[in-house]
Amino acid sequence: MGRSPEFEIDDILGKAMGVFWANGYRDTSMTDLENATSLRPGSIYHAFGSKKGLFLAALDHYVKQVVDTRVSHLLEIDNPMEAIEDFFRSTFEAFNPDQLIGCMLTNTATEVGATDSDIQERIEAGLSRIEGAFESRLTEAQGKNLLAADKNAKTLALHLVSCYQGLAVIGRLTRDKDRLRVISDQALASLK
Amino acid sequence: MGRSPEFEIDDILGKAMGVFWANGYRDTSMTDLENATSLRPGSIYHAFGSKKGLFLAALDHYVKQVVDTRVSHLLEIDNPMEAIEDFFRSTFEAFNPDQLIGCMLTNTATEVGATDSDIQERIEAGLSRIEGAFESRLTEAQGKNLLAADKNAKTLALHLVSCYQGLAVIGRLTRDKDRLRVISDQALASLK
DNA sequence: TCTTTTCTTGAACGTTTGCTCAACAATCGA
DNA sequence: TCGATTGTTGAGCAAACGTTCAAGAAAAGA
Repeated sequence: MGRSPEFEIDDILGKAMGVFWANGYRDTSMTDLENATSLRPGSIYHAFGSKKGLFLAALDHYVKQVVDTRVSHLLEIDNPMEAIEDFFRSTFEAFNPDQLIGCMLTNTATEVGATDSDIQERIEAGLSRIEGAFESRLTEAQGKNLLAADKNAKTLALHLVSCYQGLAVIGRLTRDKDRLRVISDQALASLK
Repeated sequence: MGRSPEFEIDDILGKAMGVFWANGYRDTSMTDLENATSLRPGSIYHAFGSKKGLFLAALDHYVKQVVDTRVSHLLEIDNPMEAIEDFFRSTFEAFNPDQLIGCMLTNTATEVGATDSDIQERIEAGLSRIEGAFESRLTEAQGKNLLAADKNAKTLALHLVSCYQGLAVIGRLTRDKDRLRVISDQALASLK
């Protein structure tokens, strides 16, 4: 009972995510968030409790909307090695030269680091989603003789996640897609 | 003529660097800097003009003291492939589990990105110092038949810088040295 | 010694920060 | 229709922010 909210929560989270992604947690003010969501402070605090509460919800939204979508593709494509290739290709192609925002997990990891466990948990959960998907596809690839049997799938999966983080850092810095392509290609080449 | 400063500038820069490195640019307040340096605001502004001026000087100090030291080692060790191995080994070994601060270039790159050209320039300059050193050692390694001649030194150098960035991101998140060692080892393995 | 220049001090400035809350509006069950 | 409940509003709070500046202290040249 009572009055019902006037906003769609996913719409708000999408908008908040956009600002946090581009500016980082600390450099995003409540005023920025009010403008982006068209909500008054009272509504935001009523719905999310605090700036950090909204950030956590936006981070969850990122994992659900961005990371999980990418991971789904990674798991859906038939050929496991092609799936991994597609993951890196589509990642670096998604980088928009007009808005260098990189990856929200990467940005948050380096900004907040291990100083906030609520945030840290979410980043590690997001990254291990990716790592787990890499590992299962690499193991599958070995079964199909698409990857040398003497390689260690667990080890390579972590390596690929790290390569992805590297790509995200450089992707926040440069508009030069050629350099991003080289990085992406070399990450894949290291599986050979 | 006139009164001479009461502080050693390198001492101040080292202290300011420490706070900026651990907390990032935005999350370091002037009060933090005053406490770390034991300087009063007037002295800081007299010497550096602004918080950003001090940050730029601290960033330059980081490149000079931390990056250049590492690059020197990278260029000094006789065997070029061993030099690269040493770079990664000593990097991940330098990560302190009690203070996860990663790499200041990486942290600043993801925090500020391309939104401030003064800062961006310095990050790119620092990273290309590393990249250039990698490339010259890789080329040298090819001349000595320590690296396959069909590899592209320029390409691999960029790949290694990206791997280093990935290591720095994970190194800001986790205390688990085994995982960092895997990442470091795999970066090296991708040269084989 | 005295003037000039430079550096230090610390109180205080105007903004912006994240956040609160009393008043009002809308929707529900009875 | 009418309380009960929940959502929205926007003025305004205390604290923290980066920064300034008049006053005083120290060193250098004359």
